Amino acid sequence: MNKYRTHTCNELRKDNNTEKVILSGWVNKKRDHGNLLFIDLRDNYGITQCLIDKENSNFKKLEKIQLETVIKIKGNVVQRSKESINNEISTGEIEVIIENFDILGECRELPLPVFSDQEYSEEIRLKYRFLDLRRKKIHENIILRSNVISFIRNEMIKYGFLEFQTPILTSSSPEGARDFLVPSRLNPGKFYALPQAPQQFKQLVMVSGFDKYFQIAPCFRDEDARADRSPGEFYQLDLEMSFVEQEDVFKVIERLFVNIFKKFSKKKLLFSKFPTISYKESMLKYGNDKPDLRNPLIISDITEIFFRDDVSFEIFKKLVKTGSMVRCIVTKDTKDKPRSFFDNIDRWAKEQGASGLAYFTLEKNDEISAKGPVGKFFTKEALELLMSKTGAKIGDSFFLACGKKNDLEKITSLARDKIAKDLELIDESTFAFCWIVDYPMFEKDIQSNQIKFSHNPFSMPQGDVDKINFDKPLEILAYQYDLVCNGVELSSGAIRNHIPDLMYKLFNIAGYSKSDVDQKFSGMINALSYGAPPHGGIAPGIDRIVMLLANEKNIREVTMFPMNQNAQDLMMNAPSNISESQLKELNLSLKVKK
RNA sequence: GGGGGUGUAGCUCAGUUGGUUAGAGCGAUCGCCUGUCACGCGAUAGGUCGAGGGUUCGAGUCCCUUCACUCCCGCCA
Repeated sequence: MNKYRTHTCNELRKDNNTEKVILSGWVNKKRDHGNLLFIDLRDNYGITQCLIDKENSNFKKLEKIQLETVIKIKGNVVQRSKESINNEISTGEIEVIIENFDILGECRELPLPVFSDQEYSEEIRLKYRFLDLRRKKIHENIILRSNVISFIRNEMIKYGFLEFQTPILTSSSPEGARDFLVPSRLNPGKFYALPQAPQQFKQLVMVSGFDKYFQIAPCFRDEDARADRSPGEFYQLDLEMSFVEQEDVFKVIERLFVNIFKKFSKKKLLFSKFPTISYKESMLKYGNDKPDLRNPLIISDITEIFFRDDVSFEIFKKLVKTGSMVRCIVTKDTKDKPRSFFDNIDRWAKEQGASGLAYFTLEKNDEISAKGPVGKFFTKEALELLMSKTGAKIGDSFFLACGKKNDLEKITSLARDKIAKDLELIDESTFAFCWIVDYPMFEKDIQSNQIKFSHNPFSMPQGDVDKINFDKPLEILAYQYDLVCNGVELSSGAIRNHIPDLMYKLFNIAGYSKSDVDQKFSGMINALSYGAPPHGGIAPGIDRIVMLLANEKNIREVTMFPMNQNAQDLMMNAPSNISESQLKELNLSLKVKK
């Protein structure tokens, strides 16, 4: 026992009746009845109702105390009468009658109320983050985050992984996102980069013979923010294993994630063995590589229908002849939906920059026909073919989009979400995990028309290494995988390429010469030529895991001290100007654009 | 770099077609109230309507410029 408290604000029960206690905490709420004053005292653990009446000489002083002042009270625990028990709080069966009190920390007038369910502007919340963090919801989110991280750490150690730290000041690498740079005082004109991920280090750890590594690793990428992407820094569970195949990594992650999500969420897991979907299949059926499998809608390619003579939908037919494709989404049993339902979706698609979504509904009077603005363009035979291709039945509706592959994927992907939302098809009480596999090693940059790595340049290409056809680089698949949950990309990983010769060949395709590779990736390429084990790994994003568990849409709700969208810390005033002497020491001069 | 949204009291917001002195709830200050748990009641203070310019007899409201925050696109191996 110390001088501040005998109990926390969430400890006292009716068994403590008549005990003398000391409590310390924040004044959460006052209810002043003039001759009787209730004070809800709050700490990290909970709330205890304290009261004082005018007979006590401290009454006047306590009556005037500001909310959020930190006080210490000395008093007696009493059991509440039956009528005055508060079932909302776990100390609700008792209250503490205050004998005397001390102010431990004064509080000025608050810029934002702490005890309130109202929402506040991000600006004020971030500036006064220490007040914001006292509020129930976000306080619990941050505690959840802490619990999730220590659970992960324990699990990983249980699975035989070793935790290591890797450097924060490292070298800039040409691939990937923009780097955060740090000037070197001892090496004038040279810069460190903050790691975008400990990618090369973790591979070096494997080459060093440590077998299984993990780290809760900070990662730094100087890219623009999104709701689910902090500017600057985020955390990954970085892990790597030697002598493994893709399936071995999956096993570790599935075990870990099933355990995490069962422990920290009441929602059901749709799969405990996560389904694997190839990149190609995912792009067709879902229009993206992070499908929300809670959504039952599937996209089908029906381009070939538009080559038939008995289909007279001329706008689409003309586009198809010039290389466009047609894809559709079928909704089950929507024949009775009002016209406005369909028109809303069509209008919405136009707002997304598409040319709209054509639609019709299958019906059958004497024979099968299509009802809707474009229904008349399809004969009975064409409709029957569509039904067999898509599994559609009488009463179902078709939404059709036509366009070039990329645009088509984009709009059908968005439409799949939009239609499912409108029809309330998504079960919010489940988590649906899946693996996306078989990523292409390379892709063509649309603007420059050059071949570049589509994912991670250190990934191992699939197939027999001797038989890889380097003349058709776009056909090379990689042992590269993403973990996806409810449409959120949680993680990327790969079996790594540990063969230097193969590395040179692949980098050559992406436009890097041997000497480029030797220079830019010197540490790693060098290490790989001194006996490197086959290895692979993955790096799930901690922030996004906690977002899913806390049911939050914004990453700042699970981040203690986040920056705003312009990468500024409004509480600490970062970034800030530095002195002339600091610049001089670093051999830097500034040319700020006006 | 581009597009959308927002900006009115310390906080959350309302403010009609452009029309007299810009409102409410919470908070603050003062007063009343002994069983509340979002306690209740009464009063008072608090405003460069984000900033600048314009149209108009008259602008919180319309137009232009600009700033801040936010969401999205680009970007994120």
